[in-house]
Amino acid sequence: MSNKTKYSILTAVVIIGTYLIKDYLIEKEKIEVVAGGTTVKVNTNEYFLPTSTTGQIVHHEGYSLSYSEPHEQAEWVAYELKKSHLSNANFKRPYFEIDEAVKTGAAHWRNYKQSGYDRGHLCPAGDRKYSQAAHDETFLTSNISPQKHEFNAGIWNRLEQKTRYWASKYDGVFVISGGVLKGNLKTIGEEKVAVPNQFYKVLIDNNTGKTKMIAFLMDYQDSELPLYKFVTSVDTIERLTGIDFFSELDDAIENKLEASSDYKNWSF
DNA sequence: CTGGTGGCC
DNA sequence: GGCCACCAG
Repeated sequence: MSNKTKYSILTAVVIIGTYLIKDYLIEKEKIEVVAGGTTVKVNTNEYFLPTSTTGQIVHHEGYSLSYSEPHEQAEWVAYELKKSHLSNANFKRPYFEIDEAVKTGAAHWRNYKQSGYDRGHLCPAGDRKYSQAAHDETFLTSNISPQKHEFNAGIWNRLEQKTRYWASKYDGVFVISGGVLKGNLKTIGEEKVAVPNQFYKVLIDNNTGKTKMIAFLMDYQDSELPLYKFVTSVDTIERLTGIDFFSELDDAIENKLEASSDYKNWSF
């Protein structure tokens, strides 16, 4: 066998071997998520879906949600905000549509009309500006919750902008947002859409090496206080909502991170 | 960025 | 009922 032939075989082995190992490593990162009777395979770096207390998880291209029929809104909306998603595009805002993927029937936007409350996005339109389709997909009524305008355009908006800042700084974050749907809540519209008294947002950064998370809990009204004043532990959000976050993580890591209200690893 | 509303067709 | 033009924080 000539040296040239040996070299060719060696090269082929290295290329094929690298390809196989790469496939194996990617496979190791994947997990099975069973939701709504459907089994989907996702990458853990892309998907940290919480549990559903309502039994109705809906997947869209740009985000997933758990719909609470009694409250006529999502108990959580979850999505990854990648650095590459950030965009300055300026799309025209479409009209809200009923989410036909919600089998129990999502609320009509008319419930919000003249109610005194904003149709507050849970997955913000500003986080899905990488395409017109992704942007427009956030205008489903399964993705909104009644919010006072001063809150929505105020501190909630500031938190969303800070989230985009972190997505850029930390090369992507995974985001879960929602209202706290507990107790006797005021309702609006014929379909009695519940008006949450508190809203939460939970973030995890699993991309910059050392996993870190942070949680925010806010009352329904605007505030001039700095955002870090609203930091709480993920455990607190879990106790309030009954939702289990980040169960994909190793239990020891999950327990430690979720008990912490420390925000020193997050740059404000 | 976050949104709403009056009024015309 | 859908849509445009305009307005607010």
